[in-house]
Amino acid sequence: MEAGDEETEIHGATGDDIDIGPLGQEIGYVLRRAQLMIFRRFFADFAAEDIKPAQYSTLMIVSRNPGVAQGRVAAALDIKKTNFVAMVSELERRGLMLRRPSATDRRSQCLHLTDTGVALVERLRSIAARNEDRIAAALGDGVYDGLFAPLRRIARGEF
Amino acid sequence: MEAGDEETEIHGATGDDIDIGPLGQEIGYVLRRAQLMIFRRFFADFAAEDIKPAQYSTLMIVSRNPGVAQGRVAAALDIKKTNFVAMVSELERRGLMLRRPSATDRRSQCLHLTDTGVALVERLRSIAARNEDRIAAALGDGVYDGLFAPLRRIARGEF
DNA sequence: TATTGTTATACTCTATAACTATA
DNA sequence: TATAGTTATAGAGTATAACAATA
Repeated sequence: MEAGDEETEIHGATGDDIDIGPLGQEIGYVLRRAQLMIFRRFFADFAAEDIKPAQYSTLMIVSRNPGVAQGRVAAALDIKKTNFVAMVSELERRGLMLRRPSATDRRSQCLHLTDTGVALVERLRSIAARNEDRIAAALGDGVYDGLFAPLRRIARGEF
Repeated sequence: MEAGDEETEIHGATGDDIDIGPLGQEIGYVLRRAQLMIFRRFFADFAAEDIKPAQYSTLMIVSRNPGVAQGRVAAALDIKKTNFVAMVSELERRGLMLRRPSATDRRSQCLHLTDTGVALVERLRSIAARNEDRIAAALGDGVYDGLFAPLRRIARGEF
């Protein structure tokens, strides 16, 4: 039984489809695969605007919280402040956002959208809304709506 | 209106919590945050065995498909074959898995678990099962079960 | 002393091109 | 000519340490 030359025993599993076994019943695996697909679509949908998911989230948050401190946005998105610096600088370089020193705490940088940034956010929001509608239609409204509560609980670590 | 010295207009959004706006209603954002939290827990739970998610998935698939070709596992996990080489080599170096040239196609490397690998997979499976039970209990069985079908559809890009 | 933003740096993950040995 | 595995390499994403200015 040591090694043997029996081909059938040696290579096995030659079918076209692989059995992923218990993986398919594990929420982590399924969640990961779903998230990768969503991101893949995201890149395609936002390619025309040259915007990546993290940039999109940043723009959205600054849009809803004009003048918010840089570090608070980073914290809300769970991005390390040290990694967030380059991303704000890039958005600033592209003329979408700008830093302004806080009047009350001169260590803080307050973030604001430029007019160009505001216009871009409008376009992004409309693309995103169309995507949500498409997904909701594909899954059925009830199923789609039902995903949010459990996913938020998981995101909060309530398990 | 150019710049202005009005503090209230300049810094804005000073509350403790940030308004993430429509982001919280977007499946991509919520899915991403949930997936990050699951991975965070995964690292903690599997730290004792020094196993990362991709390694876990690889071991599980080889466990269920002994002798499967290396490239087919990479494809099943959506990992580029070029990046998969190092990960198989590492598992082989750790004595968990081994490559054997296929008897029918000498280009192919067939993957097998070692006895150590089989024993590890047993321990990992038991940890994973406990995690699933914990999440199911936290969300409620009905809610937990209901997540899989829509997430699989999203993962397949059916939207 | 502690905090905000910053730089420098390293490590992982992911992506592309080019090679080899087989088929 | 195409495929399986490999190497080398470059680019993102993410992590820590240390610093300046300010609180």
